[in-house]
Amino acid sequence: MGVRATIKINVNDNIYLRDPEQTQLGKKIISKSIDLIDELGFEDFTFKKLANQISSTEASIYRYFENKHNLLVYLLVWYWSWLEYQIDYQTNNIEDTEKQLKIAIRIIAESLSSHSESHFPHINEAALHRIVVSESSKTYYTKSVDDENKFGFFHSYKSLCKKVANMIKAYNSDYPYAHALTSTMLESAHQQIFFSQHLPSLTELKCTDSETSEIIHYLDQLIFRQIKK
Amino acid sequence: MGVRATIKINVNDNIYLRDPEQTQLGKKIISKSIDLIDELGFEDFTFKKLANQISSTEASIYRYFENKHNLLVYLLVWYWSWLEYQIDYQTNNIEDTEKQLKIAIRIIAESLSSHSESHFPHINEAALHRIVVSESSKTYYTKSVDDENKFGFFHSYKSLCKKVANMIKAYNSDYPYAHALTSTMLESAHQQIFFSQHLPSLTELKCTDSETSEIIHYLDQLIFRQIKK
DNA sequence: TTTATTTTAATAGTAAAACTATTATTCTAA
DNA sequence: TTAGAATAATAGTTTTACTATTAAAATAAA
Repeated sequence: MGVRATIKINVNDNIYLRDPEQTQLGKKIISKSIDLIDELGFEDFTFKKLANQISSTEASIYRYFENKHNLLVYLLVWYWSWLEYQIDYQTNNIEDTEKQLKIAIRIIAESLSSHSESHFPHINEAALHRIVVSESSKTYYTKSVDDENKFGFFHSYKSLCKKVANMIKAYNSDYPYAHALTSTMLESAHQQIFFSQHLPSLTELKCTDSETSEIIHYLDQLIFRQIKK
Repeated sequence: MGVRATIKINVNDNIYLRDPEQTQLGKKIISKSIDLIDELGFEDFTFKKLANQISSTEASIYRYFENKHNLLVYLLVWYWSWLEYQIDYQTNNIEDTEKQLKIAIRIIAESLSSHSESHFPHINEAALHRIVVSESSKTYYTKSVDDENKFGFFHSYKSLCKKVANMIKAYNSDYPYAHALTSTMLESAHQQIFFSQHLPSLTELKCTDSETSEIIHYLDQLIFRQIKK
């Protein structure tokens, strides 16, 4: 595969109290919180349980994150940034905006678990993708969303949305709802996976970690039938 | 306006321990919980605070609902049932499936607050609509979703989805994703309102309680461009 | 009308979760 | 080697979620 650069995803420092990437304990907090939120769900996940898992204490985790909500935001911000990086990387040097859009949709819909090699040793990408599917909307459906938005908690998600919306505008500058359609598609990508697995009468799609062609086809159609020239 | 029948929305009795419609205290629990969840958000809402508001006790509320999650489910089930009733009522005797679909979309997108008269004296329909926008997804993004699905917690939502999906199939029987498109549209209807008000860079739409024509137009286009014959 | 019986609600808790003030330890650099 | 800074652990408090038990009110039977 040749030379591989080290990728570092930078997360807005308003989200944490101490940068978890800078210490061993911090990395263990991130790594184990992904496993534990995936296992228990966000509601049953507590700093106490996480502390037990990493043989540390609640108070030590509180020195990194103000509360478990901000830890979840951290994980999501990291995920959206990583997604945007991949879209940048894989659409580089591709002129055709239709091809660009299809690449972006594939990256968004595909479970990271399907990748053969992990880019980050302490991140369980399959578990993180399941967290994105089941927990991501909890980051913004709160009473503090406006304050957190001011602190940049949603910058990476908005940036990702803007990138895809710009592809749509480049494809068809007459379509007036590029951002609305992108956010609809982004949310639908995860919702439909969840529905397929838990409330299957809400969707015809059959989504598994390995079988992603159907959801990709659905999202392709959702986008291109809207923006057809 | 002539004769008006009394409408009673029936909620699956697995969701509550005691039917709140049957007692004065029960009705106060429903009425005040809508106001309080709207005001505080679901995370900061507690049975203790609700008990204070209605001059009762936590333990008394626990005799009606096992926990606050089930109370939220109750409110949402009530809402989806009421929505489906309205769609039934307003599409009755209309043959044209395109017209039927447009009526359904309008009812789904429109804030109930825009109605001039309330059908249920103890239900603040404007507040309930805001709860639907901000809190509804929390009813199913849980680890217990499969168990709750077996108990029929999502029956009314699935039934609403099926009704609209059947309209889509009647309009164009060749479209293969009627349910997926309907659930995408249903979720988008509330998401886009939330984004418009809190994360406006994610959407071009401008949604307010009184101004609903733009979201209706967006959803109309989302559906009909997909299913065009 | 009085007394059982049942229904309904309040009292008074416990257990766990969320969070914090303070102390102890480890690391770094003079 | 030791002072100062950085980091983590101890030991709490407060709040939330939930429940066992008791009390009161309503209804029905005698």
